[in-house]
Amino acid sequence: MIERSKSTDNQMTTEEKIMNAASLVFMKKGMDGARMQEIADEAGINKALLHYYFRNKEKLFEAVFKRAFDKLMPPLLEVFNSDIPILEKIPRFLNLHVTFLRENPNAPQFILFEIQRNPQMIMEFFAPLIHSGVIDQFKEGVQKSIEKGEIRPIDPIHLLVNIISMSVFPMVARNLIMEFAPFSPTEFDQFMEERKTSVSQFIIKSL
Amino acid sequence: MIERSKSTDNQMTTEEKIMNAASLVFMKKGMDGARMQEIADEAGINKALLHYYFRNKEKLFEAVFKRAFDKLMPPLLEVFNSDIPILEKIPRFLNLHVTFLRENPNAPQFILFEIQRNPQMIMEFFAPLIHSGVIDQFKEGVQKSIEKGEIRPIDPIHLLVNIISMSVFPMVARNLIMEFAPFSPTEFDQFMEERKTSVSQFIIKSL
DNA sequence: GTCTATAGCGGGATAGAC
DNA sequence: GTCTATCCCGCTATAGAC
Repeated sequence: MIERSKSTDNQMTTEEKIMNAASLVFMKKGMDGARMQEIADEAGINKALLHYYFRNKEKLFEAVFKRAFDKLMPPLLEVFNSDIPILEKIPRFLNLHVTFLRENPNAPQFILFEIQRNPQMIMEFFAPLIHSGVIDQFKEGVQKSIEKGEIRPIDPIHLLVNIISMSVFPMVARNLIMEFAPFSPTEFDQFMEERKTSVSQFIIKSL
Repeated sequence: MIERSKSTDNQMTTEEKIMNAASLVFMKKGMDGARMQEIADEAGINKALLHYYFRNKEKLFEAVFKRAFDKLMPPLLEVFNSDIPILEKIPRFLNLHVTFLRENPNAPQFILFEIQRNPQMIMEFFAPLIHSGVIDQFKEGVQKSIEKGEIRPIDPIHLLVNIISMSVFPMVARNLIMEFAPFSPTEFDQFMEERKTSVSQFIIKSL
C-alpha cells in the first residue's frame, strides 16, 4: 500500500497539488535529481498532467524556485529595510528567519545549490533586490550606530555575513548537526528555537 | 578549439587525471548533474576508461567524496582535539579552514548537498568521527573555560555551531555574496582573508 | 482536464579491436 | 591500457482517446 502525503487529499486545485508536490521533490532532490514521475505520484496525478499545466520540467522548476524565493525574501527585506536601529533588527531578523526555516527546512540548501548549478539565475531573481539599495541602507545604518557609539567599529559586510551565517547555516547542515550533537528531530527544533535568543545575545555581546 | 584545464597536460597517471577531473565536475554539478562524458573530456581521455579504472559512476563518485572528506577533516580534528585553550583554538581553526576552503571552494557545498541527497552516506563517513569523542572533548574544554572564568557561560554546542557557521557558510554562499557586496573574485578572496581575524575577534569579544 | 500509450533521446555501461 | 562502436534503460515529452 502506498502512503500519500496530504498533497493528494483535500480540495486543492490540481495546479496547487502539483506545485506542492514539486516543491517537496525539487527541494529534496534538486533539479537534476528530481523525477517527473515522482512529482506526479506525490501529487496523486498522472505524469502527462504536469506537462499540461507547466509545459516542461524547466518551467515547473522555475515556478517552484520563484515561489520559494518570494516566500523567503519579503520578510527579510522588511526587517533590513526598516528604520529601526541595528541592535533591534538582529533579534527581529532571527525570529522571522528561524520561523520561516522551520516551515521550509530545505529551502536554503535548495536555493544555494541551484544558484551554483545555474549562476545566471542569480541575476534573474536577485537583480532587482541587489539594485534596490538594501545593502547600502544596511551599511549606512551600521555606520551611524558606530558614530553614535552604540556599537564598536566593525565592517558592516562582515557583520551582515555573520548574522546570516549563524541563522541560515545550521539549517543547511542540520543532518550533520543532528548526527553530531546528537539531536532527535524534536531536539533539533528546540535547538533552533533556542538560537533565536542565543544568537541575538551572541551578536549583541560582540558589538 | 577546446580549452583544457591542466588535468590533461603533465605526467600524472591516468587515475590521477580522472580523479582530478571527476572532483572538478562532481563538485560543481553534484552526483546527478555530472556527466561521465564531461569528466572524460575534462581528463582528456575516453569515457570507457572511466569504467576501466572505477567500475561505475557511483564508485567514482564515492572515491571523489572520500578524497574531499579526508582532505577536509584531519586539520579540523587536529585543532579541536588538541589541548590548547578554547580562545586559542578559534583563530587556529579559522586559519586552517579558510586556507583549505580557498583551495577547495566547492567542497562544503558539495558535501552538504550530497549528505542530504543520500543521508546514509553520513553514517559511513562520519560515524567513526562521531564516536571518536571529539564533540565531548570540545564540550568539556568549554565547560572548564567557563568554570575558570575565562569565558562567559554559553552552551558549547551553540558556540561550536556559531564558529563553524561563520567560517563555512560564506563559502557556500559565495556567489550570492559576490553579487550583493559586490565583490570581484579577488575582492572576495581578500574578504575571506580578512575573516580570519575579523571572525576571531567577533567570537572572542562575545565570550 | 485527465488518462494511457509511446515516441525519442541522452547517457551509463559493455564488447571487442588494437 | 586505451580506443571506437554500440547496446539498452530511464526519463522527458507528446499524441490522442475519453
